[in-house]
Amino acid sequence: MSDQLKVWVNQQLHEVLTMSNSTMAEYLIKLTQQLPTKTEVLDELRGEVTVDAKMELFVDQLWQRIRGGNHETEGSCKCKKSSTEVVKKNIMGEDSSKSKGEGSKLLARRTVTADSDNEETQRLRDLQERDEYSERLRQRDDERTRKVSEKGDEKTFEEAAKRLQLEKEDREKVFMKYLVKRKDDKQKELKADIKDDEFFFEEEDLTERERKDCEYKRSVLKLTKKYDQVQDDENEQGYVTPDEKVSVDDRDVEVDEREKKHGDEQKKWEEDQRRGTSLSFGARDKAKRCQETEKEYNLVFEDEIKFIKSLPLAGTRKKTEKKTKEQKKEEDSNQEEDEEEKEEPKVSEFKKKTMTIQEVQRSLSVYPCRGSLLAAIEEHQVLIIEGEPGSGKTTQIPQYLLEHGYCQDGKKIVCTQPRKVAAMSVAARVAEEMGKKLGNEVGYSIRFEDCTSEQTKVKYMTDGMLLREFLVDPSLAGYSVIMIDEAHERTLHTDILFVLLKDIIRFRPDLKLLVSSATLDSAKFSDFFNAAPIFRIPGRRYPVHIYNTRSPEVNYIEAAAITVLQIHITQQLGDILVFLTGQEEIEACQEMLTEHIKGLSSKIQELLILPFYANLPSDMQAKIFEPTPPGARKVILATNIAETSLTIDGISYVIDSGYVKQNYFNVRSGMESLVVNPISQSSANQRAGRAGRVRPGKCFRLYTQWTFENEMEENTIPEIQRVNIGNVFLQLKSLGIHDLINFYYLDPPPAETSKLALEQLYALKALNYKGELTSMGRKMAEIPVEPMMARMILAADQHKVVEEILTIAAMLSVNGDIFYRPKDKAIQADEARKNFFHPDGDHLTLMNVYNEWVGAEYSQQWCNEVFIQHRSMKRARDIRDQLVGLMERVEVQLSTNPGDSVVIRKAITTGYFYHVAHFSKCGGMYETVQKSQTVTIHPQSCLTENLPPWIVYHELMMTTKESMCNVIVIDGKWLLEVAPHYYKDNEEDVRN
DNA sequence: CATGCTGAA
Repeated sequence: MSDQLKVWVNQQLHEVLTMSNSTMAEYLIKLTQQLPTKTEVLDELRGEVTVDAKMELFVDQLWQRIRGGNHETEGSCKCKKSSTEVVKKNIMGEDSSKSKGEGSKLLARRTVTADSDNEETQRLRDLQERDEYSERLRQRDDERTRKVSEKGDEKTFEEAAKRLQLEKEDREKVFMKYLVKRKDDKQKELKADIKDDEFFFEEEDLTERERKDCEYKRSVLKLTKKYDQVQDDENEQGYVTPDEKVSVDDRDVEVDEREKKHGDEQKKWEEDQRRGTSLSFGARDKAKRCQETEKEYNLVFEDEIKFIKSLPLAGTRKKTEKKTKEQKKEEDSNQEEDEEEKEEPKVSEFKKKTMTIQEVQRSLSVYPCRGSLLAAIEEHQVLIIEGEPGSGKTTQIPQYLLEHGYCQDGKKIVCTQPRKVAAMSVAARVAEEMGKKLGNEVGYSIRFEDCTSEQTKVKYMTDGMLLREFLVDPSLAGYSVIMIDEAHERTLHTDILFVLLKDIIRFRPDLKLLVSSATLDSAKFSDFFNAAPIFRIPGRRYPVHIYNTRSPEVNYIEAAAITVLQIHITQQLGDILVFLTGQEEIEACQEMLTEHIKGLSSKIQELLILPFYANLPSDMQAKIFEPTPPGARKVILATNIAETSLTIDGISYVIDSGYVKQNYFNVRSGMESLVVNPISQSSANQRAGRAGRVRPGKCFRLYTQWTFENEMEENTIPEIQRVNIGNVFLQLKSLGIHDLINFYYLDPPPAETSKLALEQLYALKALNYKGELTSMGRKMAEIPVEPMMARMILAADQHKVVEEILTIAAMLSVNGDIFYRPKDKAIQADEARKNFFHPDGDHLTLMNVYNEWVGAEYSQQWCNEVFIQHRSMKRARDIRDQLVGLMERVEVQLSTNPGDSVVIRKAITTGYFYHVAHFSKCGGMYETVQKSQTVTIHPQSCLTENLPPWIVYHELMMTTKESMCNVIVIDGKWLLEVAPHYYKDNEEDVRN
């Protein structure tokens, strides 16, 4: 009975509280079952939520249902006490007076000394304010949706069509104007380039490659329209290409000039793909002619590295056998197997390129399972779908669902992706397959771009966006199917989504949940969703042969460089991908390789060395997607950006150093540290898999088989256990989930991290002493930044410096460097940076940079001159615009006071009073106030010479030293002014 | 003297 009851209670709760969750439902049922009288239930409830007449009525009904006429229950006396305990535990996870750590001592002290009456009234007022605010928010949202629907509510279809047409034309006009200007610029540039080439190389005998290059430039000139489109938007250029895209067909698509921006990008991308493939085929043919095939290792260098061949990474055939054993539904398995074996060998990659869309769809390995898959979805509410990349699950399954009628009565199918680019390109692909325009039936929604309309039925979005939607509509009523794709990546957002979805499927029996994952974790997901069935889709991957070193390598950078040369000399053509940990290592490796090649240049084929990491300027990044010239070989030295985020075609060899740099949040020191760690077995396999996309490949691991088996973790530690989860907790709280610590996570965050997160939220006044969300907290949850930064922005309103703080917040949110510092021009770059320095600290320096960039009309030219990354600045502008747009929502008026550095710094301190460090004269070092950690100012800061007594830092990073990044000078007294509740006990210290 | 892996809102 209890499940049914819970569903009912949840529905009622939804009515009464405009929110719902089953923890609350369970709690209520328990109360009603255990307390002796209804009045006591109500009293107990008042401690939790505001109880109005509606609520009272509901409790009355519940009482009737459960207790009926029966007024006595055993054990009711002791229940009262235990449920109070429960509430208390919900706040801190354990009895707060017993907790360790300074923060909680402070909390305990506060709870004891506080005047309880004042506390109570304050709390009630706060809660009331919060509810009022929520109500206002809701009304505004309603109004907005009404406006939208009114807009779409023209009397006749013709009128609506006309309006849409007009709007569209308007957009297009602006866009075309822009295109023309762009084209002219680029054409000029290209012309000059070609002229240069002709001038310099006229008389010389051009090599094949150079001639190709010239021809290419000329052809580009003709195709400018298509090309400048892409060159413009560096951020998106050439990035992720989801697996399914490999099978893009070669149909000639007419260029529709009026197509939207991303549509064009998509085409350009396909163009690139086609070119890349045909050329790399050329390369392969040539290699065959050279008879360089399949030689095993020859002794080439004195310090040659010996590899041992071990078992290959499973190709398709092997998978099939394994599958038969595991497959739960036998008939499915047999069926799949048969069809697969017939089909598999025939479909070559080349053939795929020339097929029509329909043929491609049929050739994908989900296609044969269509019927059984739909039946399984019909039968089960939750289904785990397991399949190799490239099986077509991301693109095909939503279409199947749509065709099968899951979108009736206006509900949508949604599919989440961990990355923006993936969401965009998959949506574009599906729109094309369905012959619909992107943004109509098929759309996508990502942070800075919502490309959907009222007719959208299939929606691709990033997981973070779906999480945001939970804040607006906690039951996700608009969706009929939710598909979580790439779940095995275990990003923070997917993990949280799981928690929330597990909750809502209990009272939304009509909602279907699909979780798609690579092979490894599916059993775990299945357990989490109460043994949900697993559906396996046979994959299609070429086998990758794995080679391990015979003995451990000490210097893996050098080992990598040597292996590259070994491959280059002994193996047939095919590009090499090398995994290293960071920019510095990549540069070192690059140097080493160029050094070696110099000595051999006449004897070997051409070797192109290309570095690749996120902070690399985008024009350099684009180079790795350019096709390899025939007869040459590309070596890409990459960080783990190449592990999941994007696919590079033509990779046949992978060299794996076995290490990554990972961010760990250390609770005890409150510090993030970036450390080089051995990778996990699953990520080693992921890396190896990169070699087998186009044809059978080889992976060279710079560690021994023994190391792999004994010293590596099986799986990478999920993000939720590695990072600061303050932000996540704030969001969950604002969804009405009270007990965060005992919540049922896929992998729970460490208890200490959770406690710290709650303490910080309390100190920021986002939670009251009962652990309830305050009005401040409600507003903070609305702003998509870390809690401390959100607090800073809200504080800016009091100080009337909102514009300035928003600029600073945006600049701080840009990860990656603002300042570009190439090794060869380090001195000039440092000089250029010094011009922006503000005596009061780095935050203000950043503000200067932004404002000057605005003054230079967002010019890229200007950025290049002063060694600033234009890409980062554009991102900062996007973030700032978004934040400005949100200010109305949190009821903050824009205000500005650019000259007043004191006020700006005070606002920052209000948010970051947790991050204060004091210069101790005896030690000659900085010490954090919170944990007494010895730290230094980061060398890039502008305050390295002054050493003021009190500073606020933005973040603490452990690299080679514990250093504070982005610091400002403050006056110790401000701390009392700004965060008296936190600093009143250290008053004397702060004053001197 | 000292200098950062990747995503997402």
